[in-house]
Amino acid sequence: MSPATGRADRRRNRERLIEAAAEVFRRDGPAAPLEEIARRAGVGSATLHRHFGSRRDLLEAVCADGIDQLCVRAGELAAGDGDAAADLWGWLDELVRFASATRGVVGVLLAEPPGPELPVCHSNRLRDVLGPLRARAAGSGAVHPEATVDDLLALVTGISRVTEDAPEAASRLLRLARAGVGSDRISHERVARVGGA
Amino acid sequence: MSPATGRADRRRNRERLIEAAAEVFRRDGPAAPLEEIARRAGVGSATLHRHFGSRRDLLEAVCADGIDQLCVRAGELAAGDGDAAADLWGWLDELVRFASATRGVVGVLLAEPPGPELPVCHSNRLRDVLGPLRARAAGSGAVHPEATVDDLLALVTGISRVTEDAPEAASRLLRLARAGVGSDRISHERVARVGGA
DNA sequence: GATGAAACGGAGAGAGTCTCCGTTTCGCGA
DNA sequence: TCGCGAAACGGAGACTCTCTCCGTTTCATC
Repeated sequence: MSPATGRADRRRNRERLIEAAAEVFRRDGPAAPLEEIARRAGVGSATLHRHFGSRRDLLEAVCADGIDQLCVRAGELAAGDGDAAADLWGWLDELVRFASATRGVVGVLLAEPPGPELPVCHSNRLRDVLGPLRARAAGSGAVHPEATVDDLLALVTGISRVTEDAPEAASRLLRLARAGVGSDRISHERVARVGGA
Repeated sequence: MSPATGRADRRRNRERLIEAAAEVFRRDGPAAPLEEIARRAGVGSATLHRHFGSRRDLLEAVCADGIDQLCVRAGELAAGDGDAAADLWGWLDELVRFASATRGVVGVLLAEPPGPELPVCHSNRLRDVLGPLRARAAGSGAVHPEATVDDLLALVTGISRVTEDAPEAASRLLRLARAGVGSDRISHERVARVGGA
């Protein structure tokens, strides 16, 4: 990451690339050709590769703002004194909707192994802010005792990946998983049927 | 699909290609180069493409045996008079373990949209055999009333995709989703911690 | 405005997918 | 067994996409 440092043309091109990438990924998904992004940004392909060493780097940059907001929100919730269960599940719902709404872009980031060479990647940041939220909710019995932070992230990741472009469906699956797919308890306030498939 | 028809050399090459593909996909994952598969099968790349029009076709062929067995098994369970809940969840566990054990090969098949041009693809076959299993289990309250067949398949697909090569972890996530990640009921017989991460 | 460093961009190498078309192999009937 | 037409094959190459090299341009500073 090199947000606001270096020469003016470098900063400008970086912004243009991220903007173009957001549009193209939104239209064609996370596997869209990088050349197309460079063209739309009005720069050469070498410049794109100089700024973003891999497709993943570019995907992370495109998602950065959304992830930042989610992390800030998690921090606020964890520091507040609201309903711990509502805080946790509300935040997970925001996360799963965000991930689903980006045509799989966030799903790619969450699903691909971060690897030791990416110490500050988004997966790890989300993992860090989710910890306190889960811990608070666990105290009030709103989380299965066996469900770790990694379990929660894995479920959210899986749900995001099968509901690309359908945030309502993602939200619904999350509520089902929360209530228990094998449960016979009808809890309509938790799992109301929604529009998406 | 063209299983046992046509000329002898065609059948032989088809078998060799599926065998080679199984090895290569297992070693390098579902994105492995197709040329490598053709080389290992001892045929030209044109022959590979003549037999399998797309990567997906080849993936489906590689998985066909496993899926066949799962479908047969589902049919037996649905026709039997065993414990409906155990039948459903045991079968889903088999499915999720199978999908996870194939280095994401089955996950790709399940996750990519089948599309109307693939009427008899594996996703649809699994969907068909899962229906009766779910219906039977629903009668005994072993399925959340709001959880449709598509919900179950979506969860299984998502779980498979985030646990490639880790069947134990996949199995564990399925049990968590079954019991309810947001549940505070400790049900160790359902969700026992297992080795995989 | 001169200068050195930083950044740029086009051309092309490399990898992979898929197709064209001349050649080989198969199966069948004589 | 042989001959023949259809079916299948395989290598060469076109096409696409990623990524790098290196000569050129732009920026910031003096």
